[in-house]
Amino acid sequence: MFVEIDFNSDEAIYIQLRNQIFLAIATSQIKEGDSLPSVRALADDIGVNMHTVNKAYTTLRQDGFLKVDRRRGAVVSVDVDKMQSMDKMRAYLKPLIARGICKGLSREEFKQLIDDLYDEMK
Amino acid sequence: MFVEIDFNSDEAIYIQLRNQIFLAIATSQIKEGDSLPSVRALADDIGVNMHTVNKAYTTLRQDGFLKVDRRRGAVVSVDVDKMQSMDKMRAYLKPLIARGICKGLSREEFKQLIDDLYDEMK
DNA sequence: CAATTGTTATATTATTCGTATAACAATTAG
DNA sequence: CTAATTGTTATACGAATAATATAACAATTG
Repeated sequence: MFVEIDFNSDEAIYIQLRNQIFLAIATSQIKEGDSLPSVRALADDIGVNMHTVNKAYTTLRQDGFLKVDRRRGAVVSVDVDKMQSMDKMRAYLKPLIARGICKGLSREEFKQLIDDLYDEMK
Repeated sequence: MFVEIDFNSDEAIYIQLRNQIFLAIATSQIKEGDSLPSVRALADDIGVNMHTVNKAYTTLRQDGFLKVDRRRGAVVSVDVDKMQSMDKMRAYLKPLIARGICKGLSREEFKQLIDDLYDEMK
């Protein structure tokens, strides 16, 4: 499996799981239309409770990354709404940019990070 | 004051407060060497408990944004460690970029957001 | 000296996180 | 048709975090 949980992290397990699913989709390890493991199977795999996985899947569904089909399970299906995505991303980025500016990070350094991370994923 | 707390937000008050202090420093509303209000005064101002403000100040001190002087209170003093800042920022950005890629955001659109936010703050 | 500073300690309530069972209707495999 | 598995929901519990409420301390300030 593509999942690696750090149980000593201060980040919630379902958040770690969600982020790794983001990463797996972004890097095409998982593709549109692919089914994710059942909540029970994945929970068993990574050694956590079923509900913790279910929570990750539920938030992913609410945020438009998965659709759940009774017969195919949790299927990767990304709703694309560019405007909404940009707005959300702007809200996420705002405190990060502010933090970076305080620490003297230039906009070019930020863009370099973007490039690095994009290259790392694509 | 520059602080506006949303008590209905799912974001912790001390996090909102910390983010707004980031923003105030980034936009030069507060400058290096300026003193922040006392924990009691600010708590009274925004209508929260003293310890909530103290928690924000403490995390800001630990992250190298404030220094506390007995006679001057909480003074804005940003420790600049470019390498460490870049590493932290990369870790923060990684799941965001992944999320964005899933939603079809191009790297140019990301950079545009960076530019917009930089322009907004500077 | 009196007031204010950051800091620390203790306690309480509310919320969140993760776990543990259990059950349900729908679907799938044999 | 049966048995097993699916996502989902409900309830309950312990642990951790968030926010509040007092209270006290040493150091500094007016």
